[in-house]
Amino acid sequence: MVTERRAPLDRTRVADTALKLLNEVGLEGLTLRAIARELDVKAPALYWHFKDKQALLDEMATEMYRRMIAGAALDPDDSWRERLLKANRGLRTALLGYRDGAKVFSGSRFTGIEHAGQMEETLRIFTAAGFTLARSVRATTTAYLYTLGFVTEEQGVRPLPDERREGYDVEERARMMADFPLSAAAGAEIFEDYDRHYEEGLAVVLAGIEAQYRIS
Amino acid sequence: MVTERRAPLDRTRVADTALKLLNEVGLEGLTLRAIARELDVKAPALYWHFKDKQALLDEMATEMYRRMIAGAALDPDDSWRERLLKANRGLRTALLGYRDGAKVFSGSRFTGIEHAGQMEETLRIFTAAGFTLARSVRATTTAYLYTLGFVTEEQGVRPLPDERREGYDVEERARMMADFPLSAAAGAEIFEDYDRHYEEGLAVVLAGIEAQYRIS
DNA sequence: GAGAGCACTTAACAACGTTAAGGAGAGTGG
DNA sequence: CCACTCTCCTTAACGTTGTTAAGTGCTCTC
Repeated sequence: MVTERRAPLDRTRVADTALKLLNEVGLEGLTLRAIARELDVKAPALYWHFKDKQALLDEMATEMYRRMIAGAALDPDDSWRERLLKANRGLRTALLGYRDGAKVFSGSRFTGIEHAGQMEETLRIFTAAGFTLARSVRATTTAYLYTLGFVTEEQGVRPLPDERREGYDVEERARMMADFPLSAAAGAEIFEDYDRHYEEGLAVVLAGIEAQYRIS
Repeated sequence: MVTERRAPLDRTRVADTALKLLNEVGLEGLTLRAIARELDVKAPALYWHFKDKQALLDEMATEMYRRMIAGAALDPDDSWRERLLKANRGLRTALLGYRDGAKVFSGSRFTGIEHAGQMEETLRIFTAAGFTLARSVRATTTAYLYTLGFVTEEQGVRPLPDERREGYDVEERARMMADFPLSAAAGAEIFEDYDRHYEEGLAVVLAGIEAQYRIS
């Protein structure tokens, strides 16, 4: 008799399943027991593949990054502008693809050095365009940190693109802030139309790089 | 006989103590039992003042903001430039004053509308300088999100200004990335001298606002 | 002096991350 | 063919966490 045996797990299979589960239950519901159940395994089995939960989160962040790069297909002939826009839009889209994506991502560190390839390419484009290395790093990092900050706040209000967390009624906010007319009116500008607002902020950063470093 | 009775707690006293404890044990060590012990009280007593732990974290974030404003003394005659610089530098300094400050701050929401006063003032300055309200919000928000993103990453590496988390050896990183010379060299630019790098990024954002919205 | 309400305690719960110990199955060496 | 080892997992348990339920004493009011 041939007994059906589940193929052994590996880090990638665990991370994949955890990422799928993340979208259903969010970061706070992402327990080791729940992940293990999804894999038809008991929780301590995960410790064979990861030294602790943080190591699994690190692998998840790395996998998020891998998928982002795979879905990007960046052109080596990009101008620094195109590259900056593509890379940051791509990052935001990738993070928005997971509930609490920005939190998971920014709370973790990559497990390998796979990410260095993309980084190297981008720095090459920037330095070839005339930026010093230091300014290339400043420029890309500033945009990166803006994107990370933006999506973190965005997902605080909108866990997934088609959901909205409670307690963020723009009208009620405006009523409470009746004594502060500008702030009250600003509500719409803050809590609606994230796509457009992200683009505007990114354009500001890009314009700032251009103006500050005088590169066209 | 006069029995010495501890004065009853209130939300502010609890939040103050929790903020002090935060710097000693960090966010992950900030348990309700530890906070209660510090207040000479049992953990469930905190539920009389806060509906749950998140409500306490919200109060902590609000208190952080209160102290930031108290320590700022902003000039109503500031130019929009001065205001943007002061407000964001002040925010960064405030967040750096607490271990995991940025995480606590960005994971919480203010409990009242006290913050609207400062917001209103800043929006007044911007609109008076010729920005539309929408652009005022975009400009201040972009800078705000950059600052939040920056400090979040900064505190991931440097929990408190005079400490450094392990696993961030710049030289070892450079060795691992020997095949990626630009990325390897970028390490110093990323993980050292946060003050200067923050200022450079902030200057880029400011230059971007100026260039994009053509206001001098 | 009874009653109400405030501010807390004691006790307990389910759930969490994590560790220790052991066991089934495959592969290897004699 | 048997013993040994290594891999990958299970069962059981530990201490800790946020949180709830129930009760207790103090103070103020009628």
